[in-house]
Amino acid sequence: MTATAGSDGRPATISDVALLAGVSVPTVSRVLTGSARVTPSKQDQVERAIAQLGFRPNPAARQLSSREAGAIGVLTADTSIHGYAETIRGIEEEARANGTAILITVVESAEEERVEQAVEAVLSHPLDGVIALKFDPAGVAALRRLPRSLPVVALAGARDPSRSQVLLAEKEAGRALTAMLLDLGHRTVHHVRIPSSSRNSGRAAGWRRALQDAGRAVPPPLDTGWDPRDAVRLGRLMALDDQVTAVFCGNDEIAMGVMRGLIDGGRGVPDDVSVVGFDDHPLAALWTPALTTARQDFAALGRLGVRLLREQLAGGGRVCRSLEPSLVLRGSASPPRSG
Amino acid sequence: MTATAGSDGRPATISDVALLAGVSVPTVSRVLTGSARVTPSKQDQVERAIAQLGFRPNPAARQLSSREAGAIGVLTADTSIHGYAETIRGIEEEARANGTAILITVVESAEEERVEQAVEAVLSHPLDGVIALKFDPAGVAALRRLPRSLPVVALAGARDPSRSQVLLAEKEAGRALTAMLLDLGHRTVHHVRIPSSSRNSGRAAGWRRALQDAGRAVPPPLDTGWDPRDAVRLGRLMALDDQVTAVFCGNDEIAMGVMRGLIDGGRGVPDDVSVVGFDDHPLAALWTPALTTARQDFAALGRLGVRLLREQLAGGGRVCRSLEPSLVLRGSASPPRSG
DNA sequence: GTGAAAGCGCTAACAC
DNA sequence: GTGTTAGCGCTTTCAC
Repeated sequence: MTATAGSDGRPATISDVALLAGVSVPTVSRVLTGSARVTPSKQDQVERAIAQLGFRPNPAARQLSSREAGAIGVLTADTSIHGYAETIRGIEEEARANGTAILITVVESAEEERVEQAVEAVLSHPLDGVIALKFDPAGVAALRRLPRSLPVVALAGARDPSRSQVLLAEKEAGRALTAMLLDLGHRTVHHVRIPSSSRNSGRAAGWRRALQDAGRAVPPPLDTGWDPRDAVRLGRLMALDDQVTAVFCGNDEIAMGVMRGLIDGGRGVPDDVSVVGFDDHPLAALWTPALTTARQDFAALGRLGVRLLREQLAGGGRVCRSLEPSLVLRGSASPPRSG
Repeated sequence: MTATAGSDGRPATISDVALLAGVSVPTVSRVLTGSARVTPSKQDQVERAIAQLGFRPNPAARQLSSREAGAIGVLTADTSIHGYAETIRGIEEEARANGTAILITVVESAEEERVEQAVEAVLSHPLDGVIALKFDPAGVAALRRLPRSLPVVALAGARDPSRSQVLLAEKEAGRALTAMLLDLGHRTVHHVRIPSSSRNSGRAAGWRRALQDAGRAVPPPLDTGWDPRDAVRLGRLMALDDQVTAVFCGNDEIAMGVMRGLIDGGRGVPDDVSVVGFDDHPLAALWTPALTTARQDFAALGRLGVRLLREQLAGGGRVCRSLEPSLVLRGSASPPRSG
């Protein structure tokens, strides 16, 4: 069971196998790919030779002649955020089930240079297609730079009819969450906004809509990045303002930060202030109080994205699908202290 | 600015560029790789032709002749667990800074078939080397299957002198955390054990050691998977046993689940039971009560892993480095209710 | 500096 | 079924 061919340390090639098995190179290729029938006895000889030499086909050579990479690229922002991480998990899972590998490249920001670098990195590898997470401006910018000739599917973000895409129907869930808070008796609902693909889409748009529908003033949203610690600061600030009785946060991690800040600032949740999040983070149910939120199935988003890409690769056209979040009512929202 | 060569939709090749620029193919290659000087005027013509044709070198062809993939494989268990996710973030960051892409494959379990499938997936792509996360049995099994000829670095887990590796010095931190609880006055400390690379290493070993050093009985550890919801069940169970006054959990997410279960079961944290975690999850500081834990710099682990792999690729030998966790004392641990 | 020639290790096309 | 002949699109000699 040598792992090398002959005396040198050079990895065995298909012709080493052919030589040892006493067949031609294409015959070896045939047993490798199963592209054509081979006499059982030769098949056996070849398999034996492969095992004996510890032969593995050279992936680059394979790709060069077959023109299939067996890999897809993934463009994403920071992978440590729950929604991104879960989406990638879904992509990987579905891709792997399909024998496809995923090549991940992070787009650090929407800055020209960063975007260019990330796209360049992706394109400099053999890929069958690309999935881009369009949750935020970085994703949008990256998508724009991708050549039209490359099969691409966009995940989430605003609708772009020029590409296959899986949409997250966040607006309605954002509206419902806000309306629920209003129904509970809150005069208005404040919003802590996370970076998103467009200023006025998705969850934030739903929030605005609910307030408008109810004829309430729309307080200016508070912007935050992804770090929950920033949200703690925002929470402390909001604790100072007793007009704030209900807060709709861009995601659960931010909601947890806001709750921490509110409590640090001396306000009870949900007694003084109701807080709701978005996404249903795995820890949201364990939080004290348990977080009311809208569950998003990010893994399904990722899986579906891979399927759409596969369809596109198989010659299908651009498709658009949509995923609905579902409301999860827990303990962090309640009626305001006094009417 | 056409993106294709000639009338057909076929992507432009290096010879299209050579033709248009009026130079030979190798000359184009020279300006592409910078491997040799080219007369400024020709350089210019070539660059113009490249732009005009929207030419991009074919990655597979490039790899086949240059024998460099510009990519590294990453073998990991479930990517949604904090430690794994952060490590991968570090790997990606360092790799990208280096112009290297990462190809991620998840090893679902230590089952023969799953491991084989994951390793196969990695090896069927052009890669310069592999980084394997050896936090758990799946990682260990995958590592064992990787051919000796491939440059590999192992991250965390038990020391394996046959490969480059970055160690996490968890034992001492586990010991210190447990000893701290004992010093607070607890008779013993219970342990909720997460899947790990070996039954008796790292954090769990430190816990055992601290108890032994103090001459205390070592209660049987409670085993759990990665899902915090399982930990909630364990917490409820422990709430029934008033011998349990201090719990050292395998990681922070598990600690949060255990706390939830304890509280659900009517016990206060830390008043009735002290709980400590491990890793310093970003939400650990925001939890109520804030979680005492040991901070691990997983991103640094990942970055260092890439550096070791790079050294190995450059002809260096096997290296072993080590990273020390640091204790983070917060509010979830306190003296037991009564002496 | 530059071009011609020769691979890299495979798969595809085409006879037989 | 199987071997022979051609590429895939680059990089790398090696003369000039």
